[in-house]
Amino acid sequence: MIESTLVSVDVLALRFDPVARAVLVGVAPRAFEPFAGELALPGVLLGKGERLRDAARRAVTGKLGVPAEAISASGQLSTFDEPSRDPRGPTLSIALWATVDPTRLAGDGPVWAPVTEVPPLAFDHDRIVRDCRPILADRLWRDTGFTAGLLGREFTTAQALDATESLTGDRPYPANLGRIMERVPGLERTAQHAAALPKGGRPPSVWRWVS
Amino acid sequence: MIESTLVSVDVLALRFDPVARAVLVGVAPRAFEPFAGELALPGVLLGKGERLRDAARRAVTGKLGVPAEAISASGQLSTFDEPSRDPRGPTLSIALWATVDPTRLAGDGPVWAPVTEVPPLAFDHDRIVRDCRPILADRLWRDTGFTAGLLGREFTTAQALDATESLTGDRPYPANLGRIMERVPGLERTAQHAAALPKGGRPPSVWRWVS
DNA sequence: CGAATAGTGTCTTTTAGACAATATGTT
DNA sequence: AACATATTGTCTAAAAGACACTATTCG
Repeated sequence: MIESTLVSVDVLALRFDPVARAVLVGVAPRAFEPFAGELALPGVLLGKGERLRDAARRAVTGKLGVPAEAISASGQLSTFDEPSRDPRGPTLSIALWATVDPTRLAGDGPVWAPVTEVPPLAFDHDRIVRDCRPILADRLWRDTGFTAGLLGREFTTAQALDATESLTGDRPYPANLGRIMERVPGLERTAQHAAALPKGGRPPSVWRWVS
Repeated sequence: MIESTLVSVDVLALRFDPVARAVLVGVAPRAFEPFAGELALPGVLLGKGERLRDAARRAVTGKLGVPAEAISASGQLSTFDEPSRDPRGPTLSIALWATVDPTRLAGDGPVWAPVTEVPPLAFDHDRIVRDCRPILADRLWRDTGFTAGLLGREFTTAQALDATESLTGDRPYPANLGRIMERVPGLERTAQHAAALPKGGRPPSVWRWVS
């Protein structure tokens, strides 16, 4: 009988912050060795018979202190199988994304770092973030579950531009992103406008998910 | 301490057959319970510290009887985590693709079924094939490792058309596929022509990977 | 008004899609 | 010649990319 590999589920908990105008990823200092005190993605060992999304939820609530109701969606990314990625021994890491609704966050939360400038992390988590960002960029505007989870039920054109820039690395032209959004099923441009920024400027229009 | 889930690696071993003019997937009858005698994708339990590609190779050589030298490339597809997918208990299945070079096959091989009409398989393997086909279709002409592995060092326009039709479900116009292939890095159209079919017709031109 | 931000109209380029017409083999 | 297959040229439509110009709000 072959001895089985341990499986951990590591999560990119993502949240769009309208103030920072960026997509943030939740990280937390590790409580135990190895890498105690160092920042890491939230991760748990997959329990026997546990679904990946349930493990992801457990990681986000347990390791980041994010309430379960704040998790709006989740999905698979990729699997990392380098045998030396964990000094305790070979462990498979299945990476998932989870989107977090910032309006439902509790008091003391995790560290939220812009996905573009994540601090050095424990294990191979830097590599996981680096490898997964293009996958996330590809999902935006094409996977409605992910997009709606990240941006919420209502958002402005300006926020859409910021989120896209965070994930893809460059800022689309507003007219072009508008055309892309018009084609997203279930998304529609409303007649409303959001409040203008304190510095002034034309107030952005609001998009909303229907159904 | 949490009891860990077992991890199996199940492989879509793919091969392009110029005679059948289709992409074939290798399946073999199971030797043991459960589902003894029924056809299934080749799969093995992932050993501790084993890399996914190594497990995939082990599955293809061990379960399909394909020699290791015949495996030209491999890669990840997706993970299936339904707890009831294996009657023996919860098992995670990580699906990988592997391409097989038909010129290096040994004598008694597995059952090769067109990917478009796979017979009923054991476990949730029907679902794995069904869910992974669009992922494979998306990789063709965009992942050169996969494409070159599937079609070999040299192939004709007609074969390219057939392989694309097998994976995507509809046949591209030759002129349009030609333009796509012109843009694939490392692929170039040669001045050569293959032999014509017994039934006649203009002989197709040959494409080759450079470098 | 001027600075700051958002939105619109339009032009260009690229890519995808569709066919008709032509070329080159076998029987 | 009749048939079968492959290739090319070209036309159209859709998508992506890039800007200049206009609109709205705050100080």
